[in-house]
Amino acid sequence: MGFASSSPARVLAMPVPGRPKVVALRNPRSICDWGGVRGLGLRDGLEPGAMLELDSLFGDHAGVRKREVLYRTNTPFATLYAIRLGTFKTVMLSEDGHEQIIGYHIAGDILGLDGIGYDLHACDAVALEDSEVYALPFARLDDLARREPVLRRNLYRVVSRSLRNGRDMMVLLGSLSAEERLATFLLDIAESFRRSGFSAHEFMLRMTREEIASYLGLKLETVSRSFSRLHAEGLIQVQGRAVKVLDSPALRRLAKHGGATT
Amino acid sequence: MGFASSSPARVLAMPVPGRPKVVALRNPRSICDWGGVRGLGLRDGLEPGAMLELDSLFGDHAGVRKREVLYRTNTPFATLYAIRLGTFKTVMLSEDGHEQIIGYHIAGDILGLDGIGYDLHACDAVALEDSEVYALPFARLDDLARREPVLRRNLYRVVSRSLRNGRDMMVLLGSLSAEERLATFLLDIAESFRRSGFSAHEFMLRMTREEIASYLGLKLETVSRSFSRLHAEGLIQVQGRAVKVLDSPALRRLAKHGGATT
DNA sequence: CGGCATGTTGAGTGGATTCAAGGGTAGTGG
DNA sequence: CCACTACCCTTGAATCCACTCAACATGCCG
Repeated sequence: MGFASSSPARVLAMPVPGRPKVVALRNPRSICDWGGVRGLGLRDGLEPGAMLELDSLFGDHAGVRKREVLYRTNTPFATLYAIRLGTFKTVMLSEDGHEQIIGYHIAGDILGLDGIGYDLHACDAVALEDSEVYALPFARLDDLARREPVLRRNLYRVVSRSLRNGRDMMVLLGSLSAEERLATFLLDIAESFRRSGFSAHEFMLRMTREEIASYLGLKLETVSRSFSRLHAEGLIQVQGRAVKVLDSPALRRLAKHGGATT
Repeated sequence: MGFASSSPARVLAMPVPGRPKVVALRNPRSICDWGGVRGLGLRDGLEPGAMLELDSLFGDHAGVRKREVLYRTNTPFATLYAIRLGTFKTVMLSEDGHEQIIGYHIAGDILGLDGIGYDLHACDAVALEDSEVYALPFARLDDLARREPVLRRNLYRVVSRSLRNGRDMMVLLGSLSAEERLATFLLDIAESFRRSGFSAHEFMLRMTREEIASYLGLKLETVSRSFSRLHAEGLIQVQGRAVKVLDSPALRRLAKHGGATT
């Protein structure tokens, strides 16, 4: 699956939105330079010794090319994956072939949690762009967590956050209009870019309209129309996957579902 | 004030609209008579010694009357709750006061998981009928799990199942029609009754139409209409909250579209 | 350049919602 | 016991939002 392995300083083509360019990988000896923050939560507050030990579990990292599958439903679960770079979607397929995207994941996120406690993965994880992940052997992580209360707590947090995420999505899917869903989605994306040190006001989407639609429980035409409407209303500026946020307070009001509408 | 308590331990029930009534609790000396199975999963495969120790954590149980709140959003998290008897709903409130039911829980389920790793609960848990729960001090459970790999794995399973549940709901909310959602819901209920040793073909719902609607991301009138249509189609028989399943294969076919339900 | 995936927009349909009315049921108090 | 009341449930009619079908535009890559 992976096209690169732990060998240091491998170079790979990262088609960054807009300009096709080649980016050299930084030397992976340290993971302290993570852009993402969320999965990094595992390291928060650890004693130097424990942190070193945890970092050793992150030792290997592998590249996953756009559209490649990191893991598949009903394949054996043994490791979690921490996204070092890039973005992933997680997908569930129903028996009639219809697929629904149930998660959108960025650098710093931990993938594979639903496999914990069972031996099989419960969804597919697919790279939306050329990405890199660390494999985290769960047995070893579990063992370390057993000895390190702080790590254990951090692990609980990761899980808890994932649970809360699902709930937020349930509320979104259960009670928001198309426009409200899109506004919420855009704010989420913006926030994740901000956390990664990029602009929260101007960014490139990594998903197609259809993928966004699937994630938000809509059809692709509806997503397209919602983009257009938000544009017409002056809240954002859109051209294809390039998005500029013009009025984030108004977006926030829309997403909150409380402010203006109703 | 709760309506009963097995020991000087603190009672968790809170004052809420309702009539003051007292219900006698059975002797709590053994928890082996649990009807539910899901939360019981914690005990699966444990060595006798560990099982005894785990059971000692379950020592106290308390009654929670219909409509009473077990815990509330943003109140301190310290314990999980295992439902011994009865049913609960978990509810999220958005800022505009709109509330959405995000979970429906029966005997054997574990409540409060989303508080793990944080200090506050992330939703409300409310009894749908007079119920009884065990309080599981999380710190002690965590400590025991640290020493008992089997318990730890069981705990992971409970969490994992909760994660999967949320995903199934996302698929339901994101891609099923009203009738399909209701069919899925009814099959879930039937299955949980079956597991508890009751009839899976004839049962009483514990939720109002409005609560079902909230859970399924619909309006109460739509739920009512869907009930009527399923009735007219000969798949079920409904009168108020009394439901009789007449053609479960057809129900299953309807629900299959989403692939929900374990 | 042509081919294919992706994105936008229009017109018409349909399923779920809103608004509204009326019947049923359970719990309360006379 | 019955009437009363509050809540719950059902059903009808009209509306609206998202969906379907369809045509066309754009962009990317071989």
